[in-house]
Parts: sequence; structure tokens; C-alpha cells
Amino acid sequence: MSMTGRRETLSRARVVAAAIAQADANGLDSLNMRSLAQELDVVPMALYKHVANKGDLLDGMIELVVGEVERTPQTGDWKRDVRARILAARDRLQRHSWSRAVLESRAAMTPAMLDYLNALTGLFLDGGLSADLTHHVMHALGNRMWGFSQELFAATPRSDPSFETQKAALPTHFPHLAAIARAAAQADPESGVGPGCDDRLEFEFALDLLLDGVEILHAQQWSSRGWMRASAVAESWRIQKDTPGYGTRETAETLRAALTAAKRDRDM
Amino acid sequence: MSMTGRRETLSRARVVAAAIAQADANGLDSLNMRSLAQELDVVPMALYKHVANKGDLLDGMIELVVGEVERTPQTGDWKRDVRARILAARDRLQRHSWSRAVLESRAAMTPAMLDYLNALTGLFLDGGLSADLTHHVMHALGNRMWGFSQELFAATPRSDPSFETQKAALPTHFPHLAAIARAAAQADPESGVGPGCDDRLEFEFALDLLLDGVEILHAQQWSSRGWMRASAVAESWRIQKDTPGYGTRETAETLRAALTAAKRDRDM
DNA sequence: TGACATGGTGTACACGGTACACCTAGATTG
DNA sequence: CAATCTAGGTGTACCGTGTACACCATGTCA
Repeated sequence: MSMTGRRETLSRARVVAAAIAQADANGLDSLNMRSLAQELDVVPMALYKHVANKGDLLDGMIELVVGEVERTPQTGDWKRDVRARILAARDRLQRHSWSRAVLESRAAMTPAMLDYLNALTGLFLDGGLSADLTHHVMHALGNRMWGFSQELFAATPRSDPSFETQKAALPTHFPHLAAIARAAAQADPESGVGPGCDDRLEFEFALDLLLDGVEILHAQQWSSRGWMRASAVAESWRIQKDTPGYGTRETAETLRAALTAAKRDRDM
Repeated sequence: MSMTGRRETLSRARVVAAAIAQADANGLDSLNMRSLAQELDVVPMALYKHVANKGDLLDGMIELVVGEVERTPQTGDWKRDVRARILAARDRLQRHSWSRAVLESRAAMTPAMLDYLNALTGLFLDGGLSADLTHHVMHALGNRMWGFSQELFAATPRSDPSFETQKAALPTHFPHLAAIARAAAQADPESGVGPGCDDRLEFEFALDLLLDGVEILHAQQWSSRGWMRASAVAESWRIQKDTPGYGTRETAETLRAALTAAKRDRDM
């Protein structure tokens, strides 16, 4: 548009960028087509020349953010590499409070998403893990691969009046919760039960727990073959829940075997 | 209302139950105050005499479902007990496809929720785990404690035309993803990359991985004390990402120690 | 020069949550 | 027993939000 220089011509990129800015500033709820249009100094319907609909806009937003995740260098140590890459994703997505909700509600398979998934998968495979194990591990990571902790409690602290009452009743009615809350408070003085916990620490704890477990399975050349057969057995157990053995699964055995084998191997 | 027996008088319970039925039948999207009112043969605003607003209605729905989670018996084996309890939660929540979305978007701390959390926490504590470890483990479990897998891909398979193209381009552009997709297809003939995988199997794999890891940490009398100090160090490393040691964390060491110690202990 | 594509405009509608004033019948009480 | 209160159902109306659709302006190209 040459008529006047009074404003840049719109583009999908500009629309998406403005949407991100607005969601960052005022939260996802405040992001609507009208306010976004106003921000861009156009009429609402103008946006639809650049995005198909609001869903498409949201897809574009995560696409852009995910595309900016740092390509951390590979060192040859798969565990370290995976860890670094996931923390890089976290670093990026944490800056956009809305990203979690959008990713979980939509998660369209855009190129940048596939790219990230592919790269992460590649780190495991390059590390020598079997495709079989890697596949299950990717599932086990789930949303954690984006750097999200799995919030126990909604972000909203519930300001309704009954809440305080409940909180007061916690030690008597929910003693176990009170106990771990105390433990958390001890480690980190200014914390309640849910928020107040160091989100990053909890995240790394869980991530390392998973990756360390995976390392052991890998060392044991774990395969889903026997495991799935075992699960068929467990399935029948499940029907008769009081059968002895209910609730166990081969993984534990595998692990125990790993402990034993490890002693033989790298001994001392 | 005695005037005619033509309909039961409304109550919060009846409203919530009807809402659940409707969400079960036609999906969460189709649940709105008007259609729900029609189902109950009243005018929309009548509902507001029994629920404060739609959010409150949703809270009531999960409250009811969570309250129905089976109280699995304790056997004295904490790992088995946790596993059984979580699978019981899964069994219940899986019947309501909307529960995941509602739980993630709201997660108000209603009595039934607190009850479940408290009970689950108690299983760990009764098993002898420290409050410290239990606290972090509860975080690590996250939404998995409700029996949800952490979906990699949205449920919607995206019917847009570019999707097929992308799928075709998968082997060349995203070879690693193609590799694990093949592995999955091999194990389970009729599966693509995301859906088609046995959800329950993936869930149990991840759950066991976590619980087995926790068992080891527990055996090692893991404490967050040293670990948090280590993280402070890692924090400074993070600033200089190329520092050697970046991306490692003490948990791995703990585990390695566990392997070594295990050999000494239960030897052979 | 005239047709067309690209992109911004204006109007208007559907849908969903819910505020508010009202009404009605059973329960309560002087 | 009448006056009043209250719980619970009604009707109307409003607002916010996404978006269909017809239209119009401008730069491009045959």
C-alpha cells in the first residue's frame, strides 16, 4: 500500500507477533480479534485476510515461539543433550504464560513443532537408544518435553471465602498434605503447599528422574516385546484385582535386574 | 413442588449429574447452559439457583467424578498401592472424556480433590518415604496422578489438506519421527505416530518409570538438601552454558551411587 | 485500458454466559 | 387464618466474541 506511509501493510507475521505481544502483556483471555485489530489499527475483519480463524492464529503463535527454541549443540552425551534441549524449550516457553494453555488445547502439528519433536527424538536415537525405547520415552516425557511442570493446582488461588476455612482445616482433615507442605516450607521458607514451590526445581527433579530411569532401561537393552506380553498378563490380573501380583509390572523387575547387572559390569 | 408430579424439583446434584451426562454424550463443547436447561426441562436461568456460574458447574462435575475414585485397599507395599490407586483414578476419569480438559483448566481445590491428594500422599508416607521426597514426587507425578497420559498430539487429527502432504514428507524431513513411528507400528500393527499407540501401555510405562526411580531414591535416603545446593551451582553454570558440566545434575550421581551401593547390599 | 487479485471496510448475525426484575407456591409466624 | 417470607422457576434483555458476506480501493498485468 503506497497511498500513505501512515501504516505498514498487514501480514500474517505482523498479526501473529501482535497477538503474542498482547497475550504476553494482558493474558490470553484478553486476546480477542477486536482488540488485536485495534492494536494494529485495522478493522477486525481485516485480520481474516491473514489468518483463517482464531485457532489458526493461536497455532501461528505457538509455531513462532517453538521455532525460536534454541538449537543447543550436541555433545555426544545424549542425556545431557536432551536435558539441555528441553531446558532451552522451557526457557523460551516460560516467557509466554499463555503457551501452556494453547499448546495443550491445540497442539497442531506445525513444521516447527515437528522439527522440535524430530530433533529431540534424534538425540535419543543418536545416543544409541532403540527406536522402540525412544518411542515410549517420548510418550513418557509428554508435555514435560516443552518444559512444563505438571501443575498440581490451578494457577488461580481461589479467593472465595470457603478457601480460607479449608486451608485452616488442612492439618486436621488432610494431615498428609499438611506434612509435605511443612516439608516444602522448611526447604523454602516462603511457600505454601502448591505455589511457592520452586517450579524449576520441581521440573528438573522430575525430568532427571525420568532420564535417569531411561538410562538404566537403555543399559539393560529394554524392549517392549516382553513387556507388552507381561502387560497382557497384568490385564487379566486386573479383572481379579485381589490376585497376588496385582499392581506390579515387569519394569520393576527390569530395574532390579539392572541393579544386579550393574554390579557385575562396571563393578568395583 | 407438589402441584404436579410432572418433574422433580431441581437440585445442585441433579444439575451436575445432567451436565455430566450431556458432556459424556456429546462432548464438552456441546455443554452450555441453554441446552442443559432444556434437558432438565427448565429455563436457563433456573440453573443459576443451584450453581453459581458455569465454572462452578464444572467444578461440581469433577468433584463428583473424583469422589467416585475407588479407594483401593492398602497392602503395605507402597509402590503397588500407589500404582493401584492411580490406575483406579484413571479408570474413573477415562470414562469422561472431558475430565482432562476441565481438570487442567480449573482444578479447584474441592474436598474430593484434596481427599484424593491426601490419600495418595499418605500412601507414600506410610511406605516410609520422607515428607521431603514425597513432596517432590507428588510434583513429579503431576497430572499423571489422575491417570492422564501427557498427550503429545492434540486429539484432533487435523483434516486440513496440508496435513496429508506433511505426513507424506515425514520420512524425508523428519526421519527420527518416522523411525519411532515405524517402531510403534511394528509393535502394534494398526498405528500411526501418535494415536494408535496403546494409551494405557504408554501410561503404565511412564508411571512405572517414575515409581521405580522413586524407589531407588528412597532406598538411598535421598534428600533435597544437598540437591538444592547442587542446583544453585547448576544455576550459575546455566549463565555460562558452555561450562563443562552444564546439563548434569546430582540425581544421576545419586542413581549411580544407588547402583554401586545396591551391588554391595543385596549382592550375589 | 480494462480485468483481476490483494487486502482493508462495514454491517450484521449467531451463540453463549448471565444480570435483573418478576412471579408463584409452600412454609412460617403473629 | 391472614400476612409475610423465602426458595425456586420465569422472561427479557444485554454484552462479549467469532466470523460470514458483500463491498470497495489500489496496484498489477494482459
